[in-house]
Amino acid sequence: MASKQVNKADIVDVARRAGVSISTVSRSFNHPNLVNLATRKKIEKSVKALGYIRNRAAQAMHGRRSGTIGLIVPTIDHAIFAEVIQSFSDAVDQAGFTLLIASHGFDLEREYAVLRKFLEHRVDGVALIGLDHSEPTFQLLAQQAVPVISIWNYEEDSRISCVGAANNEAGELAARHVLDLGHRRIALVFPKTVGNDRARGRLEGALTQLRRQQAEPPEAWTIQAPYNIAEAKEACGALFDLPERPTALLCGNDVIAQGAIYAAVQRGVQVPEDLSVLGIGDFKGSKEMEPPLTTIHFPAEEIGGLAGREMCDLIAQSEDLKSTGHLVRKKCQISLAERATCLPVRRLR
Amino acid sequence: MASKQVNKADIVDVARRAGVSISTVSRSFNHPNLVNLATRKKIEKSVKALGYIRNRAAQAMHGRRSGTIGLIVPTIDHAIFAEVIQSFSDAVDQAGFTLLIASHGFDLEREYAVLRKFLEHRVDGVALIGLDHSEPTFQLLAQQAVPVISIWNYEEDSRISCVGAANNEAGELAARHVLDLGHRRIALVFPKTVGNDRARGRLEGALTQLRRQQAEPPEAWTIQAPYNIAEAKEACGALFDLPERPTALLCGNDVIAQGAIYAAVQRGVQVPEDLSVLGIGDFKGSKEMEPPLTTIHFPAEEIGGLAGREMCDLIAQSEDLKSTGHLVRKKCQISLAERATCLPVRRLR
DNA sequence: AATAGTAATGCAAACGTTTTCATAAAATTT
DNA sequence: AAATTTTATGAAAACGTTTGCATTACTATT
Repeated sequence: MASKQVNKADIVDVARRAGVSISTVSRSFNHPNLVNLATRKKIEKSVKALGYIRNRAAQAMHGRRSGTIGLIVPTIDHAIFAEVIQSFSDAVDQAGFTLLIASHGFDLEREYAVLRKFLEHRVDGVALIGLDHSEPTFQLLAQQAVPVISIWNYEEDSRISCVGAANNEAGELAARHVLDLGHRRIALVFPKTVGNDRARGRLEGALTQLRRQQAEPPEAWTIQAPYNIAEAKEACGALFDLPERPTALLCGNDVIAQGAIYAAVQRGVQVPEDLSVLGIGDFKGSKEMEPPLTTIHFPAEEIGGLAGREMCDLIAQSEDLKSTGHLVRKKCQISLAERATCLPVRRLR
Repeated sequence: MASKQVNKADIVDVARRAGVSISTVSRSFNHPNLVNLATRKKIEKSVKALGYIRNRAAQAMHGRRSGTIGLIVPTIDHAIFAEVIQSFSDAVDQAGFTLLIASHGFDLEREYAVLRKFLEHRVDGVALIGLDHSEPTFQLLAQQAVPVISIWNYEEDSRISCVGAANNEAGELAARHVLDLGHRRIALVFPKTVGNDRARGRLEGALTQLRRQQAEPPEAWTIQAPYNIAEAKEACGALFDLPERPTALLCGNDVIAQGAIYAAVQRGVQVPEDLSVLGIGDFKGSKEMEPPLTTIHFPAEEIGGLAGREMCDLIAQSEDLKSTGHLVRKKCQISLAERATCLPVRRLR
């Protein structure tokens, strides 16, 4: 097979083959109504024959949009981000955008580097997770005046537009629930909070609520667990091996809760009879766990979708008028998903 | 704040401010050794002052690489793909590439559309999941002569380069294991196989092995479950409610296995005492389940990383010489991860 | 001191489009 | 039938880079 015919098809080639000028070809793509139907057909035929594929890079050079949106996440490989990425992706896809994705592994300097890289590619907009970012990141964003949106967190005084939920409310809601069930001996298992405003907000919300009702846990009952089942299981195991056991466990997210439950099962601690466990996040699968996990529901899909659409709007605006650049903020509602891992304290064995 | 100074910084601006020609500026980026250190410093200063960011779109127009790689997956939001995406992303990031991601929701026509879109963006390479693709997809790939790699599956006669494991071997291995344990009454729960060569390979492998040892399951024991815990749980529940129960359950992947176990727990069926359950995939968390899931380990991270590096190599090659376009195939080893959900049949209650 | 070589820089063409402006042809109005 | 408007097309400039070639200014060699 002498397929030495490299893919050279050019708008010029298309034009030549169709016997028209390149202007006409270009127009027939971008403003079809301005070109005669017959001509359009000829061009189309030529395109097909040559296997021509338009070059967005060349288009982008005309101040036209690149048609890309950059999404920067801490990591792709977590249930919760995966869900939000998926719905964000679907939303921007629908509007014809192509998604650039990169992860920074919870390292805000890498986040900055990725942002720069995206800017080199002239993304039309940038989406970030959370509201914790480095100062250079904020400055670069402002200086380049690129439409930007933060996903997942809501804060009324955020520096950039945001679509998400209020994590402190989630923490509060969680604490309130176990308190309402009569628990007083409550332990907290949360991820590291540095550079992670999601975790921080939740933890602060929970502590605030607990203090308010004089149920602040002792030092030994406030532990830190990484964001993966294995280590969470281990960390919680250590907690259970302490001489005194709490009656309720507030977990920073559902994977920690999952780990906690496994650790409990392993030690013959019955959930919820011996111990109430409450997660935050309502990850895919939490509902199907056995027993189904009581948790704070975060509408991940809704947030991702909303953010995606909002991102597209922002881009459209920024193009129309050099808009005043006001921020948009959307708060998504969280809610308690009562399932089977929490019990009122008086019904404990 | 009269920040009306839009980001206009251009290579021309940089050059002017540094008092050199644009050629020199360009060279100082691309071939630093060709320009005087002092000049380079001046340029650097000018770049900083102006907040200049290079325009890859313009670069890409010179036949230079766009610096992007397109990854097309069925869905982002699945444990297994998320893991492979993450490691692939890390690998290509490291080589300086930017990743374009899109999902097609298991629809091969959308896959084709996404591929076209990526090609418009002049990606330097394309990665796909699996080896099942539409004919137009294969043709477009060939015609455009774009470096391409398939992730996840290995087949010795694949049409395109591939890095992955042999799914039929996984199915065989799984079947062999339960047979070795003495089981004969074996049920199969697999995802739909159309357009999903992963599932198909596994199922075929398992069936082949079962037939070989005269243990082919009856019709009623070969059921189909979607790729999510909730529905898998339901599907397996139905299976357990049949008058006769198998002694072992071969699941097409770990989430189905998870669902199966939940369904069992729900019905008081003990795993592994009453029923052995075997997964395929070894997803994150499978090891930490309670009881830990016996499964066939797929080295997702290794596959993703290897594929990423291979993709970069392929791109480098395609640039050097108009290489003969021979395919590369890498087979990653799968293995049995014996944990706690399978028991020899004679030790059943 | 003349020559050859090397290092540093600039000029201008090229990359593949879009778009403004100009023009020709056709359709409509008078 | 002339004047006007509309429709369809093309020529050429522009977008922001890279790079081959040409030029100049040094440095080393004879």
